[in-house]
Amino acid sequence: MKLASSRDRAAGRPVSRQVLADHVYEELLASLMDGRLEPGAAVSIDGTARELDVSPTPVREALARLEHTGMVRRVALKGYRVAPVFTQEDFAELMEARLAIEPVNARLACSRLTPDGLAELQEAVKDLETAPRGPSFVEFREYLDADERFHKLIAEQSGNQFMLAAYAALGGQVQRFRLFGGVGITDAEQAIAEHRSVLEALASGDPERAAAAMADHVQKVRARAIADAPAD
Amino acid sequence: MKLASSRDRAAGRPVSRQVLADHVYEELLASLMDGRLEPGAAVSIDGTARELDVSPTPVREALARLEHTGMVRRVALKGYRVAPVFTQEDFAELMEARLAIEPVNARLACSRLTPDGLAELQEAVKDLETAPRGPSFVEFREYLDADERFHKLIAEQSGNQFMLAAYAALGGQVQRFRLFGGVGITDAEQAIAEHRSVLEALASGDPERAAAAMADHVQKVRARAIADAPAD
DNA sequence: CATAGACGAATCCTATAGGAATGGTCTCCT
DNA sequence: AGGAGACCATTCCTATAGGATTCGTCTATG
Repeated sequence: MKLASSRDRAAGRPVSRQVLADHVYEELLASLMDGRLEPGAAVSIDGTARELDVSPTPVREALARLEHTGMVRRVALKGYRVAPVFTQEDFAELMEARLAIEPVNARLACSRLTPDGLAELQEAVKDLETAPRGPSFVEFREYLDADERFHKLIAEQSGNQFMLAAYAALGGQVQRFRLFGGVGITDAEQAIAEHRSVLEALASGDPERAAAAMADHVQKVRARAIADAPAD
Repeated sequence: MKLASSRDRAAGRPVSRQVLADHVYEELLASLMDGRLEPGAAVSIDGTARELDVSPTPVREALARLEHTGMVRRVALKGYRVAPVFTQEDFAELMEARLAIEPVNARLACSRLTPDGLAELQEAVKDLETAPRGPSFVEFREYLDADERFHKLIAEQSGNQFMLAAYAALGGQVQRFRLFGGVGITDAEQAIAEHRSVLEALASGDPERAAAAMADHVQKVRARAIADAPAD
C-alpha cells in the first residue's frame, strides 16, 4: 500500500503538495472503517510510515488528529492502539446520545431548510436505496456512507456549528457500531422507510414533526440492534 | 517564556520524560484562555518553538490537537491562526447547543449519582463562591475554572462517554464566550444561586427536576449575557 | 502615475539521524 | 528445572537540515 512514492513526488508535479498528512489521515481512516485494522491492534508510527512510504512526522500528525475522534487511543509512551470493540453498553450509550442530539438537529434544520439542502437529502436517501448490500465490508460501505451523509447533512443544515461539532464528536463512532459482532445490514428496508419519513417530515416544514420522526428512527435502530445482537 | 531548556533536560532528571508535547499543549491553552493570544493572530510553529525552547515537532503535534477544540484554525498552507472572536450569533448557537446537551447530562447524572460525585460537585460550588472576581483575566480565572469544573463533572457523572464527548466538543469554547466584548463577571451572585439549585435538584434524586434546573440555569445565563452585551 | 514582474524574507512541510525506554528472549546460576 | 539478570531488537520521541511555497516590497516600464 503506497500513496505516492518519493520518486513520483520528485518527478513531475508535486502530486498536490502538502496534503501528505491529510492523505495519511484518510488512509488510516479507511483502514479503520473497513476493519483492516482490528480493534486492539497496535498502530506503529514507524511501521505505518514505511508502509505508506512517508516519514514518521505526517503519520504522527494524522494520529494526533485521529485520537480526538476516539478511533485510536494513545497510551502515553507505548504508542497508539485501535480502540476496543463496542460492547452492548457502549452501543446503548451511543444511542442515548444520538437521541439527545439528532432530534434537535432535525428540528433546527427544519426551520431553515433550503431547497438545495432538501435536494441533497433526497439524493442521500436515493443513494441509500440503490447502494449494494453484500456481506463484506467493501460491499455495504456505500450504504453506510449514504447513511452517515444523511445524518451529517441534517447536522450541517441545523445552522448551529456547535450542534455539528457535538454530532461530529460521536460521528466517527457511528459507523463502527456495525462491527460489534460482525453482523451485516439486515434492516435496510425498514431503515430506508424511516429515513424517508424523516425526509417527509423535514419537507413538511413542521419542526416538531421532524424531531419526532428522527427520534422515532433512532429508537427503532436501537431496538433492532438489540434484537439482532449476538447472544453471548 | 521557557518551559525547560535543553540544558535543564540534559542535566539531571529527564523532567518527566515525553510529556514535552503535553506541556506545549497546556502552555498554548493557557495563552488562549488568558487572552494573551488575541483572536485572529497567527500562531507560528517555528516562532512558538523558539519561544518555548523546543523543536517544531512537539509544537506541531500540540497544534494538531488544539485544532479539534476549535480554539485555533488551520489554513491549509498558511499555518495556524487563533479562532475569531465570538459574535452574538455564535453565542446564541452555543447556548442552544448547551440547552440540548446539558439538561440530558443532568438527568442521567441524577440517576446514578454517587456520594463521591456529589461531594465533588459541592466542592466545585464552594470554590465558585470563594473565588475572587476581579476585572482582570487572571483574577476571575479561578471562577471560570470552578464553573467549568461543575458542568464537566456532571457530564462525567452521566456515565455516558458520548455525552461527555459531545460536551467536550463545545467545552473549550464555553470559556471563551466571556471575551466577546471584554465584559467581566457581573452575574456571579445569580449564577451561584442557580448552581446551588442544580446541586439541590441532583441531590433530591429526581431526574426530571435536575434536568429542569439545568435548563433553567442555561436559559438565564443566555438572558443575562444578551442584556449585558455591548450595544454595537 | 499606475501596474506588472521579480527579488527576498519568512514560513511551512518533510526527511533523516540520534537518544532513551520498553518488551521479549536467551543464558547463566542456584 | 526454575528463576533472575542481561542483551538485543523494536519503537517512540525530539532535534536538525533542506526543499518548496507564499507574501510583501521594490523596481522598471508603459
